[in-house]
Amino acid sequence: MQPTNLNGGALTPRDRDILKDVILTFILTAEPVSSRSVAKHGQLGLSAATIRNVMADLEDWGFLAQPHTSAGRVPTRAAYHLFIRTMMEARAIPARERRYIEENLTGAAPADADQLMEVTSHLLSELTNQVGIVLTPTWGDTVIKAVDFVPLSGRKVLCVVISNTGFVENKVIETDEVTPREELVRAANYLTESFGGQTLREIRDRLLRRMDEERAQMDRWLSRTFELARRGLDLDQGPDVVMDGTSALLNQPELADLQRVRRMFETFADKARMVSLLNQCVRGGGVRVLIGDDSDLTSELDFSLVAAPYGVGDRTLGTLGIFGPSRMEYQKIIPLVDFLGETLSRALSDSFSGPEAK
Amino acid sequence: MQPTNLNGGALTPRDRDILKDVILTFILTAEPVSSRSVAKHGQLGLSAATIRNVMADLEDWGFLAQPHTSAGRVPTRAAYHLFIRTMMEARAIPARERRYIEENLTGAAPADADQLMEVTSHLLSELTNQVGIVLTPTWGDTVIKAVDFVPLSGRKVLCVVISNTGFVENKVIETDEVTPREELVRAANYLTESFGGQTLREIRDRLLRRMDEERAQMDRWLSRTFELARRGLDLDQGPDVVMDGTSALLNQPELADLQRVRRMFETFADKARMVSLLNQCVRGGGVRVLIGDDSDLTSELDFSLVAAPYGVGDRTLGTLGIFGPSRMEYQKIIPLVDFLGETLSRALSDSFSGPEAK
DNA sequence: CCTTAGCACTCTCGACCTGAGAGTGCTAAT
DNA sequence: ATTAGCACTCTCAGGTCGAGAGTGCTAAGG
Repeated sequence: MQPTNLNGGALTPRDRDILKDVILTFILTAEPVSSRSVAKHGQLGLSAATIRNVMADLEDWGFLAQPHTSAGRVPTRAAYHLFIRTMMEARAIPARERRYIEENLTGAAPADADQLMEVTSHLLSELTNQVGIVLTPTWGDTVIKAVDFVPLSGRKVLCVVISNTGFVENKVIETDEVTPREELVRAANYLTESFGGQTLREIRDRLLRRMDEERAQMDRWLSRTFELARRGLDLDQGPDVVMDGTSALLNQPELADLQRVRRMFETFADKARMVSLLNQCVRGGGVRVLIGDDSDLTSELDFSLVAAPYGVGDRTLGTLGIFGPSRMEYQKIIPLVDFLGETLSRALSDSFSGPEAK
Repeated sequence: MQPTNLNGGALTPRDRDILKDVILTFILTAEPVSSRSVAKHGQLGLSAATIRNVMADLEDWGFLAQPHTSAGRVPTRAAYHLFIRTMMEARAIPARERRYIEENLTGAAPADADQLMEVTSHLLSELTNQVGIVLTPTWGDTVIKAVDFVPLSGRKVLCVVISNTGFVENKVIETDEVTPREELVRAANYLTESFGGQTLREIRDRLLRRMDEERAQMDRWLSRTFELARRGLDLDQGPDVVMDGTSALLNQPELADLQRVRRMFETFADKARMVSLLNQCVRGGGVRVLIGDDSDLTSELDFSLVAAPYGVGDRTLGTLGIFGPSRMEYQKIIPLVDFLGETLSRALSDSFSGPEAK
């Protein structure tokens, strides 16, 4: 009667059938599942009483739980894990949705990379009815395509950095002395030509090394250029979090409680936490689903996270995923998040970087 | 007994004192105000019964309302209007808050204009406990500082536009033929030098006119440059809406009802509506407060909007404001929104555009 | 004529109770 | 091993009740 094997190895096929039925029903109805409903609805011709016995066992083993004595039963996190790992058949994405996604991501639509991020998070939330999240690429690992400097007032200079995937970041820096426009243009051209195609981190390292080694024999112009680069390319803020569909979640029955709504929004407001959560989720390549108390964050809300990486070639750039109550249609959502990760990767490769990149 | 004058002209000084006391108390406590509490708390030595009579009059005149027969009374929108227009003394902003705002906006902090918008909306929400909103400038009226073109893959070109206030917008366009980097750089330089300092709208008009007039004698290079400009400078999407503090509102007692929370978030999700609302609010220069059913949007929620324009010189660039339950500390919030509008304007003028702009 | 004390009236809110319904656990029979 | 039957438990919606708060009205007093 103890959980001999959390893999569910000790479960008989019948146990598994019943557990699966309970999970599927609960995902659909959001209400505790009774033995009677399993008996009626299920294919195996068993009576409610028998199923009751099995369900009591499943509860002992930690796969089911009762909200109170005389309610039906509800799947635990362990049950969801087991379900996803061994019982779920991924549901194919309908052709309509495939087309819809591709039209929106690789079609003519998005005017720039930031907009692409927004469209993606919107698609995620629209197609899953959960909160869609996209983390923009971290700048450290980004390959730079071009640099530009624009003089603002006084000694202020606007520094614009463009990645090979079409992302643009900008930053105002203050130089020691007023720099004429011509010199800024020249500096930008020089930097673009000598450092284009390298990672921001690489550039920074190389820059510092050269500034160290050649300090003596560098001419005034070059050292000023390098100084501009050192200051302007110092983009190490974390990735942006693009979210969509938070209000859609309010219709889920699990958020009928105001207390939880409040906690949820506090969670969403803490971007740093969301970032670390998403990253934790895709780290290791394999893990892609975070359920309930796998982490402090999701446990108090009883939320799950399904995430996938996206990138260009075999380089991971960022992460996307959805976030919502643990009771969700994993069969549909997991393939969908996967597909969106792939499609976004394709969109970034296809339409932004390309053959003529060095 | 009829509302002789909605200006409150028919109100005796005593009526006004009582109304003001009710409003102030209600703003503080969020609970219907009883005649007794006014009698106790107010300075005028009147009994509850007398005050009851006055309050009944005020109700007839449309300044107070009762949730139910035996509850205290609550100010109506008309009352708030009257209060703001004729009874409220604006509370000075504490020196601490002034300093805090200035440090955050004009200090070293914000690295670029977009970040400035975010910091501003955060300040708005933090200091008022309402939702802070900032509309970014519309591009049509924006003075352009520089243009840049960066080749992406194939025939795709990333077009970067920089305003004289430090805003950066970018857009991917597809050219008819592959354009070498050198030509793009030359085109960008030419455009920056001949059109810098002009409004995007002006540039577009002039461009079209010249393309029309001189089509014949333009050389191939110039016409290609103009075509790039025509396509790349076509930024007429509306302003962005930057919001902060939505979750803080959940602690307000008026949002104890889930139904309203849902409606509120639906409202927030509709950016177009927020834009038109904000703009409607500051249009005409004078009006800056929108209460309750002054508009369809605020009425169903019983929310108010306090907004102010910001800009450089005498040119209005955008709008900022706060949004929250009609019961809010107008005495504090109105000056604060005003001050933030001025400070943001100053920040934009000081640190971005400047003397050396043409 | 304005003000005020007094009182009956109304309405909300929380506590408590109750019965119906749903679901379980156990036992005994198949 | 399975199942029918039954007692038991728990929730939930509805109803009742009393306390409390606040009002409107009336009649007395300045």
